[in-house]
Amino acid sequence: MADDDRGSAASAGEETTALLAARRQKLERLRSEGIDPFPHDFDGVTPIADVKAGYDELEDGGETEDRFRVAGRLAARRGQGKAAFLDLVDRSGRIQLHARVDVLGQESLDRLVSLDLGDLLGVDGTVFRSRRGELSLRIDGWTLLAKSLRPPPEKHHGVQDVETRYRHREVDLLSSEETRNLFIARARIVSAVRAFLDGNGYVEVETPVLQPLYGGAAARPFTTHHNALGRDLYLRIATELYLKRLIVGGLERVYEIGKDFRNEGISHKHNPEFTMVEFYEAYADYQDMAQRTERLVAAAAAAAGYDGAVDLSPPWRRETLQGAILDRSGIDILAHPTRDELAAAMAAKGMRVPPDDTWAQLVDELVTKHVEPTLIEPTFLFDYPVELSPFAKRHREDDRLVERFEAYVNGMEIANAFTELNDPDDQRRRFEQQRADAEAGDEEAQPYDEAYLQALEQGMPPTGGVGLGIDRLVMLLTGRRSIREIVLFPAMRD
RNA sequence: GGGCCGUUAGCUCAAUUGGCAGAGCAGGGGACUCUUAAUCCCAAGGUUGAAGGUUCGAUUCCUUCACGGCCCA
Repeated sequence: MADDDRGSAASAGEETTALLAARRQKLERLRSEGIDPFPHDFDGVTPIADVKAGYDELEDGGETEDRFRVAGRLAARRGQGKAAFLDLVDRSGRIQLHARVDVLGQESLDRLVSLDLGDLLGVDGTVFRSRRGELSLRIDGWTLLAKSLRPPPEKHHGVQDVETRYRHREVDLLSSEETRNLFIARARIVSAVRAFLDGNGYVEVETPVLQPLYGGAAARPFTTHHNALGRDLYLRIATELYLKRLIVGGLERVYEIGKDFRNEGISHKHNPEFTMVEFYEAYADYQDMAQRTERLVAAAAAAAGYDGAVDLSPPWRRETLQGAILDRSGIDILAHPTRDELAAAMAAKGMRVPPDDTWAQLVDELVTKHVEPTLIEPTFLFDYPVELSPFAKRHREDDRLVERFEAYVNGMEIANAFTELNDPDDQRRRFEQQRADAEAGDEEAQPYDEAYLQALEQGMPPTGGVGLGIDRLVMLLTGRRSIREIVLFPAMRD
């Protein structure tokens, strides 16, 4: 918190509207009357939902002597002269307050009614049900807990401006129960993922975000600088290589939930920082991990109260990548194993062929354009070309392929998994190929990671691993079409 | 990167063919002891995203820019 813009006026450069000035005036009036507009605490608060839970039997107009203390934000006010109704909102719900002059006295009622919408308020009172049937609190005491110096959004419509909702998420949250519930659902999904993995004997770990070498995904990194070490470091693009070093170390089942950072475009499904869970399991292969994945997603769906149109319950559909492309586009990628052959096959089908794309990029283009949009029901695509997958183990039956799957739902990739490559010599050859790709101009090629190779030389058991995008999972389970809706503070331009 | 759309009072939205920029909510003053999108009366609130241009006159038409949304690459 900056110390230098304190004071009674709005910060320098800020427009001063009559609305802001009126709130500041009230603040000063409270202070001059000896009332602390920002007290330190308010003990003994009951969540509003808990207060309301116990009174289903209370008849309309019924009174009780049950006292509660609640606290929250003043959301609405309906004055009546010698009485007033106010609505108070906390994280659990909303409750109506009834303030009467014969209970509070004139001065206390006047002060209460002159509070601003958005002020934070603590009250004590007794439960009753209004004649119209709303469970309410008749208040006999109240305390201002924090003065709000900015007006809240329109009380019926909330914040509609998308940009404001993203840039000032706190305003979105305080005015929208739907937004609050959305991010609570997100938290429950993350908890469910964690509980699922913990329940299957996994150990949660934390590996470096700042890495001397990045790896584990085809992406460009953010670069930063460590002053004391005098060297550049990268923000991780994946947790993969460190997690597999922990498998070498004998932890056998590990996972990490955390942010990855990829220095690429922003879209409705890409934020430059995003949350990923990666989990690795010794003595498992990619088929085992496919089962883990579909069960994990089903557990998360249950935790989020998912009720979308797409059925997520296991088992999911299973196809091969080659078959899926052949089926949708009529092109057999394995029958056209060079760049020029595949480009010719695509051109023969009337497809536009980007002239600089490699064979692997053309395959990716076929998947993205022709296959991905058709994968609405949850589907695993198995068995990828080795060129696309530098960390996946070669297929046990076809050495042009690796044992890899990607999981798709709603036309969107949500997970990527391998039987992990644990042959250090094969891994070294893959790094050499990546180095050649980088020299040929591939900006997403993997840097040569000698420390990782040494770990593999130590001996890594057969292992299956999965990376699953938490943001995309949340989008799926909450029915949102944009990652910006389900990230609290999405990346925005200045 | 390209196309389309949007940006008006604190918030949610109007504004006819280019002709005085209006409502609701919130805020201010007043009335009201069961209201709940409370109601009623009064007054106030604007550099129409920014900069240029056309015009007697621009929220409106044109150009550029900024930010956002949707679609495409």
